[in-house]
Amino acid sequence: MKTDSQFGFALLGLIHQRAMSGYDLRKIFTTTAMGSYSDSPGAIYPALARLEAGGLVRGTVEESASLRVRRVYQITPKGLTAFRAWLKKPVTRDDIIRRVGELMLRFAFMDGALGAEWAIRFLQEFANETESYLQGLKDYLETQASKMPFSGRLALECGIQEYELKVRWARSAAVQYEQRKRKQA
Amino acid sequence: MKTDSQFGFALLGLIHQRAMSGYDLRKIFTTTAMGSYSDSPGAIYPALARLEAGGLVRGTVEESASLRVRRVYQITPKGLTAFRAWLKKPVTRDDIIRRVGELMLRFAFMDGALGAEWAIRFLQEFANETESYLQGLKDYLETQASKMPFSGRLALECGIQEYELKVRWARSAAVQYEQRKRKQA
DNA sequence: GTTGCCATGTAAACTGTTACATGATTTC
DNA sequence: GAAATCATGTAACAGTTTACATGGCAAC
Repeated sequence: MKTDSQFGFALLGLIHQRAMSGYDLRKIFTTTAMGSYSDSPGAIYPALARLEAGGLVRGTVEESASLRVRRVYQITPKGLTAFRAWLKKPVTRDDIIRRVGELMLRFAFMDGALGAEWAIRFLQEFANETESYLQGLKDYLETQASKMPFSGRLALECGIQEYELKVRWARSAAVQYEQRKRKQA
Repeated sequence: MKTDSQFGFALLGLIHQRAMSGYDLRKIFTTTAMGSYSDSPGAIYPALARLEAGGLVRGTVEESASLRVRRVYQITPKGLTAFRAWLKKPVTRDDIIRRVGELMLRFAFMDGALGAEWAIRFLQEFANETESYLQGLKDYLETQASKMPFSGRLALECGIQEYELKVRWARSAAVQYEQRKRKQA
């Protein structure tokens, strides 16, 4: 059974925060900072149907005075297990190269679903893996810069700076988590 | 006729730089900093077939001593027109939110295909549009931060810092282009 | 003579896009 | 009563992933 995909997990994570309808999810994608995900009904409703078919969420028609149907989805125990397993996946180099967005999504959901310990562990793994990939990029730039078109080189420099920023951010976020833990203790 | 897609244009842009076979393209995606694009034959060969069906590239079997087939693709006049049109598309907010990667790809190809003037114009448009979106993100953070989970807030802050970096990068890149123009004149 | 790389491709399954469709409720 | 918004969905299509398949060439 394959009821996942970045988008599916984005829905699952939001439903984990609180029970929601397809329309609620749409509104989140149109009005909040999660605008990079599709707010298209053609993406959301089939994805919800897949999640339900896989047993990760359960939809119930809300009772109300009006006749208008409103199907609200809740996460199931099975869904919770799948969600946590997704969050706990190790950070691979391939994730860093091709799915950074998914890594950030996982992190954004992390402390609500796993707690601070896991978030800190994730940040360290993320920083280390990113730093390792970054070294390769810098080597590549150094050896190839002279052979690259000017705009190509500038674009690569932008990419490198972004990865450097991500490393700094992750290290700083880990520190903030530690401080928060001490304050709460 | 719809023979485009980010991936298709990545192939087209590389073929524009020099004639290449499917395997050459694969090697670029496995060995260079363009590793975020798929090196899968199942992505590359059908995409090349689509480009050829749309008349944007022409594949010719290379004559050689060996019997091994090697199909090398060249960009056609029609392909060049389509490629330039893609590069010249205005930078929209939607591009900034959901397809920044494609914008960077366009820029990377830009001065080889359009020249410095267009690259500078692109950078300014990109910086302005990004700055405008960034303002919305900052407002969102300010008003919503208290209601957000801790890791969600940190993730958003990372996103904001990245967009800030992109703005700085674009402004600086535009300056570098101007300096280069003066040097060449 | 077998391992590994060069080089090409195909097929099935899945996901997402675009566009369409429907009808209820609220606001002017 | 017209327009906008709430709320759900479907259908056709396109693009990608994953996995499979084939065979030549080179080195050991």
